[in-house]
Parts: sequence; structure tokens; C-alpha cells
Amino acid sequence: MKYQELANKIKKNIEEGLYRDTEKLPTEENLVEQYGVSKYCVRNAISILVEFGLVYPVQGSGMYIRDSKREGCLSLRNTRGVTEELAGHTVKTKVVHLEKIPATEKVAKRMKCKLGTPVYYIIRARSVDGEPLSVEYTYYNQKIVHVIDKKIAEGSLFGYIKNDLKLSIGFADKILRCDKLTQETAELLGLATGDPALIIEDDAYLSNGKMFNASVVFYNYKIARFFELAEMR
Amino acid sequence: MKYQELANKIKKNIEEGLYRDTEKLPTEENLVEQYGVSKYCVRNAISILVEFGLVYPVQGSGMYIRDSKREGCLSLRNTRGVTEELAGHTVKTKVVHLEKIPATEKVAKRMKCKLGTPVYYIIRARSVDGEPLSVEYTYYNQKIVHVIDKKIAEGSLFGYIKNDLKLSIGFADKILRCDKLTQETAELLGLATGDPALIIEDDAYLSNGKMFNASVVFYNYKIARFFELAEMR
DNA sequence: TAGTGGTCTAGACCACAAA
DNA sequence: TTGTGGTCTAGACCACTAT
Repeated sequence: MKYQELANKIKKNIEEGLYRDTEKLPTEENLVEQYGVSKYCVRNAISILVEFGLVYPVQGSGMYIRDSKREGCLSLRNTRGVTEELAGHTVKTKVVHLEKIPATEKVAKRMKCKLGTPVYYIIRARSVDGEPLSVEYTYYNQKIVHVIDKKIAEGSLFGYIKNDLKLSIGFADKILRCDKLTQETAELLGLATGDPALIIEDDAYLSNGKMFNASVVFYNYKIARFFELAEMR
Repeated sequence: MKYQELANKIKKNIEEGLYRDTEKLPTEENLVEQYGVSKYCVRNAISILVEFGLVYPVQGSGMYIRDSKREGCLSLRNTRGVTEELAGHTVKTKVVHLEKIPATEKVAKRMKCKLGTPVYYIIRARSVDGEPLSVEYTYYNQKIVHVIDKKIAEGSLFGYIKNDLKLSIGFADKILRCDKLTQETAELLGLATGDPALIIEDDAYLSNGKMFNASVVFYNYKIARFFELAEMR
């Protein structure tokens, strides 16, 4: 896709400081000429950057470069999985528990699957640069993700699903909240029972709309920070 | 804008259950004919619904209706301000503190304005249906928002800025985290010191890129829930 | 193979900002 | 008034799904 490539090029240009003098992108017309593509492509490319929070549009004036505070933060709309998002840091994943079980009524409801459907139930503890970051309680529908072993669970499960199984991940619903830690989770995070935890419940779907994963992740309040953008048109 | 109107129409149709039998939208071609608009409009309209999480696309197959769990949740990408988002509930806002002060070095840095720029410093406590929801510590640049009094602060400040001042709000950066409550904030939330709090730091900008507001909001962990979507293409 | 969403082009015209 | 982003059309062709 031309517009995706163009978006990458422009992104690279921004990161390399090519537009530092004006703090704005070339005009659409300019980009059309410069890259020999149609306005459709240029606008699509730019809209990717807008969505990503790299630039903002001012009608009649130009596309301005936006500086954000996302450094050191995790992204809520992250498309890759934590392991890949924190590339550059030492991310360690410990598989605390892994078993294949038939879905109970509760699990079946959560996973939108039939009672008794085989699912993997996994508990993983993650640390970044030696510090406990999160504890994840997660289910995977085994009818979709056929095999998960300890080795696989130690890596990026989303990466495994995309790259190895060639499944296309589509979208996810998330609910964010905050609560006191239970003893079990607190111990895994190296915190005290009753300490705060940022909690994200995540329902993940393939591109075809089939739900393949449900998870609840407890984050260490001392280090976890999430970044989000809102456009308000 | 035709496509915005079309998006609203389709949204209404979905809510009224018009597509309940198939759980998918009419084809693009169909919508083009049905509404007498171009494919550009149809695709733009649908992409609004996709972004909003109402439908998801399956190439070669159709646009499917998505059911989400957003009920009872606040939206992180809310464009309106909490007061309007919770329409239907009894939202009460108590202005705990309101003063106009010259920006200290710290505030000036946070607000991206000059040292000494007049800013409003406001503390507000919000309750929903009688339950304490949040405590907000917020700064407004007085060079942009000239007048804020107690009366105005008791309502929707974002609504006031948009509707009365006719300023165009553009975008916001948010950082989410979690921490223990201090005594002062805990009292305002009717919770105990050291209880968990979901914290959102918010930097808000006008469409022209000028920052007009910085805030930190502490949410009651017992009732606050946020909803977010992730597209993963 | 037919149906449906995704990409791409060329070009007209509108809306807003800044000089 | 000029520059620049936003809306809209018509139409060609590609990629994927389902049968």
C-alpha cells in the first residue's frame, strides 16, 4: 500500500528532524508532487500520523508536528503486545501456570464460546529491567490457537499468533479500572496485599470477528504508565 | 458534511436494530445507491463507525456489527467532558477551590506558557447519582479562557469553552496511572488515605495547537471504569 | 466465479487561516 | 487574496471471502 509506505517515510522524516525549522509538514500538494502519488494517498498517509498523534491538522494553515509525552509509557492502543512494545528493555516473562481446561460456564461466557470448549488458562508474570511490571491471567480459545506450550508462553503470544500461526488480529475491547491487590497477585508483583493496582481487562478478536483471547492484567502501580490520545472534532 | 450525516443515520439504524437479522451493514455499493452519495462518503461514514467501535470490517465479506461492553464506562477518548458524557445521571460538581494566579515556574512548564501568565487554578469534586466519582486539580490559561467564575466551573468547562466562547478544542494527551490517595483527596472522595486511585493527567489543546488546560483527575476506584478500543491492523 | 471491501487516480469545489 | 486543508464525485482495478 502506497499510503502506508508514505506514512512511514514521513514518520521517519519527522523523527530525523527534517521539518524541525517550521515544525510542520510540506503541503499536501507538495507531497503529491514530491512522491508522485495522488492526494488520496497523501491524505491517507497523514491521517495515520494524526491518529498516531504525531501531527495535528489546522485547516487553512497546515499539518503541525506534535510533541507528546509518551516516553516511558505503554500504549493502550498498542497493536503488538507488550514484549514488542518494550523492545530495548529487558523484558522477562515467567509462566506461573499453564493448563488446558474445558471452559466452565463462566469462562465460556467470557470467551463467547460453547461450554466445554478447550481453552488454555495461563498466568504470566512480567518484569522490565528486573522490576516486576505485571501479572496476567489469560484464556486462549484452543479451537483457534491450537498449541501453546511453556516455551511459547514465555515469548510474545500475540507475536506467535500473528507471525507463526499467520492469524490476523483485528481488534480488542479494553476496560480499565483500579483496585486493591489480592495476596496472590501482590506476591507476584513484589508488592503488599491491598496496594493499588491498575487493571486492564482485555477481549481480543481476530479480523474475522472471532474472539480468541480474554485476559485480566494487574500492573505495578509504581512503574506502569499508559499513554492515550484523544481527538476532539 | 455528508459523510458525518450518513454516519449518524447508519448509527441510528444500528441502534434501532435495523440490521439485527444479518448483524452486518448493507454493502458499500448498496449504501451508495440508497443514499445517493459517492463511495468516498460511504467509506468515510463507515470509518467513523469503525473508529467508534460500532462495526468492524472483514475484507471480501462485509461490515459486521460489533457489540461492546462500554455500558457504565467512561470513555478515554471522550470528546465532550464528563458532564455531558454522563447525561441521564445526576452529575454534581462542587467547586472546592477557584483562584487566578500567575504561573509559577512549575505551572508555566506544565502549561507551556510564560512565567507569570495568569492561570485559573481550580479544584472540583464530582459525584454521580450521589456517589463521589472524582477530584480534579486543573489549570486553565487565562489568556485563552478569559473568565471562569464559580458558576461556570460548576458546569461543564469544556462545554462552556466550545459553546459559549466558540473556541475549537482540538486534541488531548492523557497519561494514566494508579497510586495511593493522599489524605486531602481521599476525604473529598469519601475514601481512606492510602486507598487506590485511578489517575488521569490530561493536557488539552485547541485546534490551533495552543494548550489551554492541564489537569490531574483522581477517580474513585470503587466506581470508575474506563472503556477503550484498539484496532490492530 | 461472484460478491464485497480496499487502494488509487484525476479533478472540481468548499472552508478556513494568514498576510 | 492566496495558500492550504477538507469534502465530494466518478470510475478503474486489486485483494480477499464464500461458494
